[in-house]
Amino acid sequence: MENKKYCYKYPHPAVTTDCVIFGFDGTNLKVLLVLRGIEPYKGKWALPGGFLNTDESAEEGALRELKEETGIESTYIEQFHTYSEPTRDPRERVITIAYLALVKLQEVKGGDDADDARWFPINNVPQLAFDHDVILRDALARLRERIHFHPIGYDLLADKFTLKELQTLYEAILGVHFDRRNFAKKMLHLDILTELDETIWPTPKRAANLYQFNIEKYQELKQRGFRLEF
Amino acid sequence: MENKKYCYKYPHPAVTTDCVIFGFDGTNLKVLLVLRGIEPYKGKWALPGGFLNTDESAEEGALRELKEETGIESTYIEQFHTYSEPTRDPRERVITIAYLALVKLQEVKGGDDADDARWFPINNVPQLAFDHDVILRDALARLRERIHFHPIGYDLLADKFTLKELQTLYEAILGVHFDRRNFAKKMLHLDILTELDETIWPTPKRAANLYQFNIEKYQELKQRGFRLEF
DNA sequence: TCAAAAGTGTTCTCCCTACACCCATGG
DNA sequence: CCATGGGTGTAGGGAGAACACTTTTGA
Repeated sequence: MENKKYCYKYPHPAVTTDCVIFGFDGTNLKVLLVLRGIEPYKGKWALPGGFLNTDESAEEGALRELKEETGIESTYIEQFHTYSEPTRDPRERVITIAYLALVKLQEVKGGDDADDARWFPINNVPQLAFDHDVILRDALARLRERIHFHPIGYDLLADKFTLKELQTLYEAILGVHFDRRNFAKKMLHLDILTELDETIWPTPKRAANLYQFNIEKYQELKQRGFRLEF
Repeated sequence: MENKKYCYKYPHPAVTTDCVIFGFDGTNLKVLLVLRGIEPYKGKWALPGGFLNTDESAEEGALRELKEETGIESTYIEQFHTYSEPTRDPRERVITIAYLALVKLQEVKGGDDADDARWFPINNVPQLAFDHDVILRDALARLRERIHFHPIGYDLLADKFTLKELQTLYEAILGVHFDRRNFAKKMLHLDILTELDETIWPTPKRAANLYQFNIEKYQELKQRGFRLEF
């Protein structure tokens, strides 16, 4: 008791932020998990997260977590739900404000090698600590919703990419398959892509055109939103 | 200090739920506000809300608030955002988990007459306490999003209603005007309405057909989601 | 010259949009 | 009988879905 120095008239829950950090390796959508070194759930994988500092908003806390885990300072993050079941943490009452983040895997420091932090393909995730299975499921659902209204890819793909890579990203997120021709038509009609005069070398067969996002148009569309059917 | 008996090793914020409760009077979309009787912001209108009890989830807290303010026990509620700016409450750090609720005005106890709780048309709301202006704006934005993917109306309209009432509801929420014929066509194609053999009497001119929601189909569509263009 | 991947166009259908006339009812 | 509001159908356009052949390039 001697070191419990923050006192209130009424009970206050602890508040954390958890981050569902998505990355894309060209084939699979992946999520970053950390291995818990302490009880409870020691030895289980969990979403990166931590307690909110007194002087920071939840979004600042989420960005701080993101930076600690990946080294990335600025990318897309979005709050999607707050989890408040009284018993979700066995120690004390902990409410968590959950964020999803999209990062370029190439820019992540450390990469895949840390023992206590690892990228898992989205459809091959171990059982997680706490209610993090539910949180991950909800994050994926939110990402799948977003993709119908806002362009996606700028925060997940390398600067230059092929249409095939973009299509593979969409397919990985939605878990479906698209007709190559229709996908290209739709994307090019959105008018957010700039075709480059470059191709990737070497390539096994015929080289594919590289594209970049036209960042002004991309941002405008992200602001305004649109409707994309799949 | 003597009565501050809940102590923690680290600082914990207070956590509240706030409810944006929407109702529809046949013409305008309205929101329920309460007049603050104590400082801070004494005399200002605010969203109904309150501290989360130790043994309840945020959703249970929101439902409890809803019942206290309207007497309604069961209706549609949805968490939409959590507000965590460290200085949003001048007393101490308060994080609020915000919900939106849809209610039938006819079922609300008390009605419009309480001095300290009043329904305001959505486009004529006074300046609110705390950051509640922002919360209300976000709630409305969420409601406008929802309407494109899920049927709406069951929780806002009386049991039996005319197509015109349903259309007026959509127009009030989205703030636009629709062609009468196209709106009817779209709604009837959704196959969630049951046409009744009744009309409302008396009526100024020709009586309009009454409809009910086909609750199974409505729920199914609410689960599955759909795409509605406007 | 063959195999693998990239590039590209047409048809069909569905849904949204715009739009106008007839009908029922009460005054 | 007239004014008000309710009910309904059609024609045109745009976007998505289905679908196949040609081109490039390395092996």
